[in-house]
Amino acid sequence: MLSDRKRKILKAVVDDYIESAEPVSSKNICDKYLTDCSPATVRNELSALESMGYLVQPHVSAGRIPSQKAFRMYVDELMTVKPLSNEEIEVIDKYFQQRAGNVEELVMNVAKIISDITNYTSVVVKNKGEEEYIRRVTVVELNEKSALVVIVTDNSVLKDSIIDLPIDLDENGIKTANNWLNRVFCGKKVSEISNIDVIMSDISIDFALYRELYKKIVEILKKCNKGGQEITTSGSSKILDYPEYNDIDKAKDFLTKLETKSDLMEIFDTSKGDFEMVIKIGQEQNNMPEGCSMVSAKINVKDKMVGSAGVIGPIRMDYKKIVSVLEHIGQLIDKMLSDQ
Amino acid sequence: MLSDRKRKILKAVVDDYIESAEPVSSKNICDKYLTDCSPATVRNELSALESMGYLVQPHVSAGRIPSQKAFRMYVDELMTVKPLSNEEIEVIDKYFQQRAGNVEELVMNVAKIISDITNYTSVVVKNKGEEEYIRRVTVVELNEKSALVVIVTDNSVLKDSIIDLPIDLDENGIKTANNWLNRVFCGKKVSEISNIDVIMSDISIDFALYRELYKKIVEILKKCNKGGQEITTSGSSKILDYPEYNDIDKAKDFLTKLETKSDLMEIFDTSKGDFEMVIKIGQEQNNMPEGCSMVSAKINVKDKMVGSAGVIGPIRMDYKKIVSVLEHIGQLIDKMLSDQ
DNA sequence: TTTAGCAGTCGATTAGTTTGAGTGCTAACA
DNA sequence: TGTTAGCACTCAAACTAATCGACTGCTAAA
Repeated sequence: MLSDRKRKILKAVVDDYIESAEPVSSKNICDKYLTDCSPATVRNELSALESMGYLVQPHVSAGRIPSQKAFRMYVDELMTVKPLSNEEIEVIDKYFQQRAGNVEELVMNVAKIISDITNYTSVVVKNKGEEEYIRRVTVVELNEKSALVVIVTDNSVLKDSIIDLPIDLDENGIKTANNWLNRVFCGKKVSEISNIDVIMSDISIDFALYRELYKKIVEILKKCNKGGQEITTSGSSKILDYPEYNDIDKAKDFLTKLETKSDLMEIFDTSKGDFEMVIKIGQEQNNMPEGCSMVSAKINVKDKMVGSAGVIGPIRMDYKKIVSVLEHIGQLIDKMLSDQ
Repeated sequence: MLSDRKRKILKAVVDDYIESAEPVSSKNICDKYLTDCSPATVRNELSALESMGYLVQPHVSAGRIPSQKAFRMYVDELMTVKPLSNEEIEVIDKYFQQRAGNVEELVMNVAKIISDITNYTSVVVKNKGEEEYIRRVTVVELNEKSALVVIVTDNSVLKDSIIDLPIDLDENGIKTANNWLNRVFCGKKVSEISNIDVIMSDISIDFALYRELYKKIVEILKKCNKGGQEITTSGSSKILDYPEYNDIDKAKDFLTKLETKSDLMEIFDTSKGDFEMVIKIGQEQNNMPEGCSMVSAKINVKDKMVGSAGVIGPIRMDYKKIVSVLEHIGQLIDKMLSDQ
């Protein structure tokens, strides 16, 4: 357990480093954070903190920078969450007042506002909700050969799954098929439709015609079951505002990972554990871009998780601000969508 | 009019500069491109080309780099399009064989493959097609208060327009409304539905109930008429592979413009003029990121333009390769979607 | 336990030097 | 008249040396 003064000093180092991106010196700490003791004293403490693994020194005549372990300690125990300014709250609220009619736009707006307010790259994940109930299945004929399947669930709409039509279905056939499909699918959970055969046995001989159609819809639902998330980023160029990413190779690494959906999904997969706020620091997370951390908050609507929203940026990012931004936005979304 | 030799030399300078990103020297040209005359001769020609505004010299003891004017001349008259290698064709074809079921995925795939093959940032624009015929209008109830409108046209599907339902419509009402809406809208062009009153007068008193619904659908169609394009990018970090963008400020400028939909739309607006391939070089285009050019090809399906696909990158990009990549991909898309 | 004082380290900055790639010009040559 | 060899000149880039100063660790006294 760290002494009280060590904790104060460690917090000072992290706070200062987050702000300045420069190694923090003993004098600096005395001037700005601990005016009641001398630099020499602080140096002794710093030296101790270093040997405990909380600090590192780039070279002997430089100040200290916090290690990954220090940031972990900082977010877990030391930092004091910074409430949003009235101005910031106003800006955010304004964004949400121009309520967007469709979900995609809402997701984009949320991503944009988070990135604008925090000045980090934001990442919003929208669950496709395998735990949702199917409300309606509609097959819309596009031409003789193909059709569009629209599946409506409680919270979302899956469209744009184009399927080939069995040849022997004319317009009337589709109408009947639609009726039948709705009887079969409606009220079931998306996740329930995992095994074709279970329900397949329910199908009476009369409807053998639709067997083909049925199979295809199940496939779509399965697909949605697997890759059940959509991921959106905003403000990816924000990373270049931070001096540690003025190195082209690091910037490239960051941007490339951001574009690789699979990497990004892995980083923002917060399914393990059920915390409202997840913070992953540096190499704690596999495939994290070099020198980065992420913060992600669950988005709940009526107590059901519909996705998550967060940011990714340099390890020394402003956690205390980000946390309150994400909390506030989470609440707003819940309020907004619960009302509907 | 430039002499034959001047044209050869200018082409050599541009080709070499595209490859090396370095100022091109007289000796270099003689060695690699014009073995039948001496550096001194080439120097005289270079000097002439410089005073004609085709070349610039960063400083007196450096070689020449092509001006914007030179690149314009190059793409218009000098370059020889480079056919794709068998290998490249194979890679592209493979991508297209795993035919994606839905349009969004197709667009993403096209963007990805263009970026991968050319190694520049790709931009794909998908028209929302106001000249398309409406095939079907379906209102799908989401809950008591709101509904989803799905409008199917020849080439695309507009979904995710969520509207508030007039309170007095129950499930049966929606069924009837759907029938009626289809009678009213089907077969009409999207662009036709610009003036509510025109068709409004057709509505018999009996259907006054649907007036509200009708208005909302017209609004959606109008909205689609205006902001009638969707834009997707891929490989935005590719720009960092080019030495001229190792400068953080230039990289930031590029990435920021790429994220600003309005800027990007302006750059990739190829509606003026009806060329199959549009090339905009540097400051020819307002709001172009510093030192950039774009190449964009129309995407036609059954002789109808459905969008465009292109790249944006450094002025010295490999136009001769890009042109053939885009042509090939355009043909593939046409073939693929025409078959359906 | 704290602190003043001091020697020592090492990155960053600046100034000065060298190198060499490339030009323009001139004069001779085809 | 067009081409070319030769030479003087320029200037960015690369390298070197010297200086500066922000820190620290250590020691010894308070």
